[in-house]
Amino acid sequence: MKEITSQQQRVLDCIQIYLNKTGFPPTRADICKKLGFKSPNSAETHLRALEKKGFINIESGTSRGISIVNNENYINNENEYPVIGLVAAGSPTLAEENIEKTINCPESFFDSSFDYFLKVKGLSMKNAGIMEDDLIAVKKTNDIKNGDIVVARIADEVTVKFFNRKSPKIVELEPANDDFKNIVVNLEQEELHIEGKSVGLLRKN
Amino acid sequence: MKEITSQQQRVLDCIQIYLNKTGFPPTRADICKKLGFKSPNSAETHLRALEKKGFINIESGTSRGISIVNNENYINNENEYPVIGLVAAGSPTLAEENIEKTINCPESFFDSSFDYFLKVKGLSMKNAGIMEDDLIAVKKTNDIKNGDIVVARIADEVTVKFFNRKSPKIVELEPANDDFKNIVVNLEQEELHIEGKSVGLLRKN
DNA sequence: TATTATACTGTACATATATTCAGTATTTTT
DNA sequence: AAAAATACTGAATATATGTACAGTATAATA
Repeated sequence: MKEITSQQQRVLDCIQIYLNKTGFPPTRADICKKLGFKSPNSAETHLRALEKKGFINIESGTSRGISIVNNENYINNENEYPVIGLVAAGSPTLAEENIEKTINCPESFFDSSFDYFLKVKGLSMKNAGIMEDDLIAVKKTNDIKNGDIVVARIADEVTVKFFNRKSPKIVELEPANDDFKNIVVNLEQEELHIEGKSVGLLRKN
Repeated sequence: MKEITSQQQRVLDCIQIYLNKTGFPPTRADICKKLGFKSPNSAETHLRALEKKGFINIESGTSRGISIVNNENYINNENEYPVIGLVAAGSPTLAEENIEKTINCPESFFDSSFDYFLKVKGLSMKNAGIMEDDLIAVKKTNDIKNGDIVVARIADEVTVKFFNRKSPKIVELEPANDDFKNIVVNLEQEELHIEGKSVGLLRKN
């Protein structure tokens, strides 16, 4: 697989978007219209280049005979959710270096949409049925209620705990394990970042 | 959504199969070739009927402008797994009356293939992180090792427990909760049915 | 320096394709 | 009993579409 140029990537994206929207591939003219080309041959040459590099297949003589080749370099499946390892320090960002792998999963898999899987370290939520290496489906949101299981960050420390607002200024992060103590956060003294809340759990064993 | 006729179903299937194979929808002529029609109008009229009944969309004047409408009556996704409620009595059969609903899930979702989801009742496996209403992915198999979490049945009673073979004749089914006692099964006196083993867990919250 | 790849415009044309019209026949619905 | 839906064949046609050819220009490669 050779390298793709930026224009070729635009064409490839255009095909994927067209497919998602209509259910069938675009014609040369459709691509030109979307990308502003004035000659169908512009699309044609890009398609030839993409085929040569292995990104697409073209069925000769066939209208709309374009199919995107499945490969890791170009994920055309929208339902790949990243698995982020809960590193002791730092925010669980979706930066590439934090993504252990991705998991294919239907959008509506849990009752709510979610953004990523977080791999749990430690047993602080044991009594809530959350074990080491479990994958928590995390939804990025600030819509948190008392009793929700949240992914919270204080400074560089990320933890999974029950959320409990005691007063406008005091939040308690409660573990589900007698061996751990509540984390009392005074919002006037410390910054509490809610990275999201758990909407589901996945375990492989 | 009106009822589909058998011929219309054949045409609909043909479109889906063509899509899976090529990545783009068939022409009228393609459908005729696959289904043995001699006139493109045969395909055309079926397509019109399918559109009228809401099974497909046709983009007028557009080559291969057919898209299959997503609906419950025609599930074109093969990866629907049944969710079986753990009824106190009886084997967790895949009979329709036991299926609460189905969950769409990639085949290779867990490390091993599986056959159905079992909805857990009770807290006997609490310390193993299995809570009430959790869904256990169950693989039907007799390949059980000590320590595996199994779906076991004694007479009409179905439980989820750790499997532990003490001797050729004695099997212990061990809960993960101090409030419950081990179930000791003497295979000479009682029949133990292993319905399958857990290969994963799914929780929605 | 010559060659190849990239990135276009513009024209032209054979053919791939949707779609209509004219029939025939059977079954289902009103 | 009439009307509508189903299920086709067969022919005709306008147009949608792939694709080749002729250019121009710039950047990358050998």
